[in-house]
Amino acid sequence: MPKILTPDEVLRFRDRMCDHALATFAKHGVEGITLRGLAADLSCSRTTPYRYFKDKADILAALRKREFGRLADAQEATLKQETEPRKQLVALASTYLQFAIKEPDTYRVMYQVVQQNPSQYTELATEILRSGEPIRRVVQASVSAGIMHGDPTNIGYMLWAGLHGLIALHLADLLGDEREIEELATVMIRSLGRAVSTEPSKTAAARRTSKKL
Amino acid sequence: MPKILTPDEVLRFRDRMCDHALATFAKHGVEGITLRGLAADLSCSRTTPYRYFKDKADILAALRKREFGRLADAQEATLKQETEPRKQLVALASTYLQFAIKEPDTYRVMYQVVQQNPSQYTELATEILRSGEPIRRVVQASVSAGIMHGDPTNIGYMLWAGLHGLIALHLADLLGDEREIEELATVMIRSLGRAVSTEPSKTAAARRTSKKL
DNA sequence: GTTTTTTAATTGACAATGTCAATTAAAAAT
DNA sequence: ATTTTTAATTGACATTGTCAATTAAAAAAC
Repeated sequence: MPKILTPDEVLRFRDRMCDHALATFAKHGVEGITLRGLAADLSCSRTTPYRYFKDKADILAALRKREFGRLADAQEATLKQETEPRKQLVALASTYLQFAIKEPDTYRVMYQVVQQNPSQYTELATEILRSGEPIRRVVQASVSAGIMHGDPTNIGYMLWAGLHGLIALHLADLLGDEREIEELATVMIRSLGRAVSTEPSKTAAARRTSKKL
Repeated sequence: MPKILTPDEVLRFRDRMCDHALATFAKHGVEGITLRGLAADLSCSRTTPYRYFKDKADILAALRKREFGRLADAQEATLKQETEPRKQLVALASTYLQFAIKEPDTYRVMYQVVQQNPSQYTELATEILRSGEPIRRVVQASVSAGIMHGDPTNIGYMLWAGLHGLIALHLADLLGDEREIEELATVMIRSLGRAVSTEPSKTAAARRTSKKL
């Protein structure tokens, strides 16, 4: 029953597709995601998706873009709820961690499916960047305020890497239950924050002791 | 030209298969790996691999097992070259990082292809565990010697997570060149090591200040 | 209101893939 | 020399991603 497609209908179709793609991924992994299966879920023909997506990879990219966008929204909202840089950082780390813990399959699909994405999917790249912006911004503010010292970008990466690494181990079932990863994250973020913070001042002295890694 | 297969010939076939699987992965990603293509690389029929592997996933598992084994060997060798716990930890972190930097595709195939069941491939699971053992052991020794305090397993996980997280960002082209990641790793490991070390002693006091993450 | 045009959706077709059953052929055992 | 074991190949089939051709329905033109 063809008629002209409103932009809203296109978005709704793409959104439903992402829903089913994520559900299938959660149940059967990335191998279980099949174009024809998704089409069946939407009760349309096998090639109808081609009117809404370039190809199969484009569906995965759209899904990942959407979820990175949700994470970015959550981080931006968290950032606004606090004003003090230290509390902001703690809150951002907590939000990031909770996102991954509560929606493990979502986090998995966001990162695990990093098969061949260079910068071809520009919208996805934008959302990824946006999801990391809040942490980068609070670090930048901390550096400007003299609370931290060093390259804000690098410090942001270190914090991000710490969180992502912990989550990766957790999702690989190499860690314990929720409380354990939260505890680990607490220690880790606190430690990394202290490492680049100018406050304790003991840090700089300790750094000079061991020169090479 | 069938004859009886010696265990050595079986191993050689499996090894060649892993070689080509890794090379293909490096060139065309995990999607580019095809049973028939690998068979063609080995100049054998399409179904010959089934005599040496259970199925396609089994080939990937064998490859990952082999590479985790190589990493484990490197870590064990590194551990033996030092005696002082601090130097051991630094050396282990460096070896781990260099492995990932020098063979990015190898590291990718080891972790990115985590679609498989954890406990289904017992040999792979064993090698993964073994690759983490040296760090765990040196942390354990440090705790026993009073240099560090806390749960050795958790501390080991934290260090592992930090390294893995940084490498993940690096492999996703979200970091700069080699020198940059090494610098980041230096700061990170040093910081995490200090966090759990009893030496500065200032740490315990600072920990008590902020209770919740 | 009828015809034409545009556009959404379906069907048909094809090559590529993973895997199994049946078959061939070569070495080992008898 | 014959039988048995075992390695390797071929044939076959269902699934998959994707494109070309086709159908059908809504919008536009007349």
